Amino acid sequence: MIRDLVRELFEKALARGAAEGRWPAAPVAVAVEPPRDPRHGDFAVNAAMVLARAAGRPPRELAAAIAEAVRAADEGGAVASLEVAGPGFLNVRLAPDVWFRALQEVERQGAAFGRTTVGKGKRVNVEFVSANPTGPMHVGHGRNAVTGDAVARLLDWSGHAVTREYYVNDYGAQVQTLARSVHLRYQELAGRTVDFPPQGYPGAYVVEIARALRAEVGDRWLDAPEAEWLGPIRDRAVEHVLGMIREDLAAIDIRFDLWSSEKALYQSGTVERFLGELEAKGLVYVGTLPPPKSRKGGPPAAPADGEAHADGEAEVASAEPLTLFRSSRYGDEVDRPVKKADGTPTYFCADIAYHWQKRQRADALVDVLGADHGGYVPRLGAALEALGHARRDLHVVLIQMVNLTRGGEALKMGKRSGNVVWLREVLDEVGRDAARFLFLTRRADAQLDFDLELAKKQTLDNPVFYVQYGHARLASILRRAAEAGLPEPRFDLAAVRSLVLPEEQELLKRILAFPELMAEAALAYEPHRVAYYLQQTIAAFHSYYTGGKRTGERVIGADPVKTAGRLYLCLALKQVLANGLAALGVSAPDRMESAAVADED
RNA sequence: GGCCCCGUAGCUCAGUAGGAUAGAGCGGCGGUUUCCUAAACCGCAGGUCGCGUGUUCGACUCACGCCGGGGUCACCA
Repeated sequence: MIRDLVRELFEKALARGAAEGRWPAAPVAVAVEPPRDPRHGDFAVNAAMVLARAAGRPPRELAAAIAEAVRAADEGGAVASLEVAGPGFLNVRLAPDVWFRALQEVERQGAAFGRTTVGKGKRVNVEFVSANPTGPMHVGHGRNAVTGDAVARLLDWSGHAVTREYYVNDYGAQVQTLARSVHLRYQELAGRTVDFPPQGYPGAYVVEIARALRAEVGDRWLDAPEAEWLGPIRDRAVEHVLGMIREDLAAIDIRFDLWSSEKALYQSGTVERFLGELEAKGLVYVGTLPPPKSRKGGPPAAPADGEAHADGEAEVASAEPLTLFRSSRYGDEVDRPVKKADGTPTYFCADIAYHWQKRQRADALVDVLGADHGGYVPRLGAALEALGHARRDLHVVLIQMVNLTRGGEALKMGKRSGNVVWLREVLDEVGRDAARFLFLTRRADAQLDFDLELAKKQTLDNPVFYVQYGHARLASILRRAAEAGLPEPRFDLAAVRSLVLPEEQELLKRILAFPELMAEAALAYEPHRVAYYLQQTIAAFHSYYTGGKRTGERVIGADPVKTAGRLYLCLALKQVLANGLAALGVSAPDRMESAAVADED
């Protein structure tokens, strides 16, 4: 990376000066950044401003001294100019050939251009989706899935060893509710009239499962006691729903390396062993929870909602003693129960056992969670810390809500009510590429407005088409050149030296900044940066291209050297777009055909 | 009420480990096509970066306090 070259040069000069006592050692890493204003050079370095205080010298004076040291350290002659500017910036301009030569990397690395080793082979586990197996994926799961997948891809690009994991909550109350829902539909299929409770799962897929069940076991479980059928029906239902979820994931092109089962954690005795571990470490005790805090707000109970709890127990604070985990010692508000009053482990208990176990398999953990789980994060961190790990070994990406709209009109979608919008419906309507890209056009922790009409549009207001069109246009230019019998573009120093127009300079610097961008996006777990980069980069090309029509500076022109240089620029740019899109899981078409929406799978 | 996220142009949002004169898209207005994809581009208009203190060479960025929007405060997962 070119920026590293500058950074290393400064570090060398600063260290040398510090050793000679000319200034103190840098307290923090100096920033090497491309300035907003290109007139300020290729990079701006804030070394003098950072050091001024400790050195007890005015920044500009110190900057001049540092500049001298940098010039002395620059044996290769990479720096063309170095000047003190503004409050004490050192503006660096590199020799043109440094940039031109670097362009060869794109050809050399091809589809790997943009990969870095900043991850140093660190094993990272990315857990995402982990939707309860009680129904197909809805739109919110879709955003989670796409974000998690993109984060995993970026971590891979930056040299991490990535595992993608789905934690299946196939144990506990919710899947039992699913099983009961199936049983009710099963009774209906036998011609009985049942009273379907509001907390049951109303989806049509539940009837499907019931139908399959009836075909398999006939009337055998119609009047059997619940204890007999609950487990088996639950297992069948979960398996069926997981099948649907896998199909949803396949439709958006996401695969997991590992599916972990909550039930298996119990069956293998991991949860029990883990509880023993907690006891041995003195991290649990038997006590009572403080009574629930009064929640202020408008009118408290919404009667229309019916019972919020599956079992409809009263809210009276039971003073029954529970087994509690000392999470408050590690920054959580209160201690959290790991065993219910009936002695069985809580979800939280199994979940920290799961994270504990995951941490054995990876150096760092990433959880992609819905924003409604934000309150859950401190206790997870507390658990990891209590178990002897660093809190920052777990990074949580919180995914905010998706507001679906159609032509600006909000689509009503309730959580548990009937009018859920399934991910599959959206994919069928707008296609995989549009869904993926649009889910990634915002920071994860900001709410996202997703407009179905916009996503379908094949016009420039649709960012995914804008970027894909740019890639197709580049492909088209290269095709045109091949048809004209021009030699296949290859790196040639003499040719790329002709890329001297300001627009060309901007483009080649953007291309060469791509690896840095990818590394930074990965380390920040922020794939939206890549989406922005792609839009801005292709906009710069469109501008160059269209401007060329006016000025006559075309890619394919009379001058063979210029033409060769520009074709190589197009090739490199096309590679960068393709690689960036690949990191987001979006296709990079060579042509934009009329019906670009993905049809079938 | 406690905690978390958000508050930047009319709208939707970027702003890269605090950096020089705050950006993009859409929408509005006005232009560009002897065409390598006009599915594109150019220009104009539009801002007390929610408000206030503080930290320092320097704050949209960090700290604290307000205001506004959302989320969350289970022996449910």
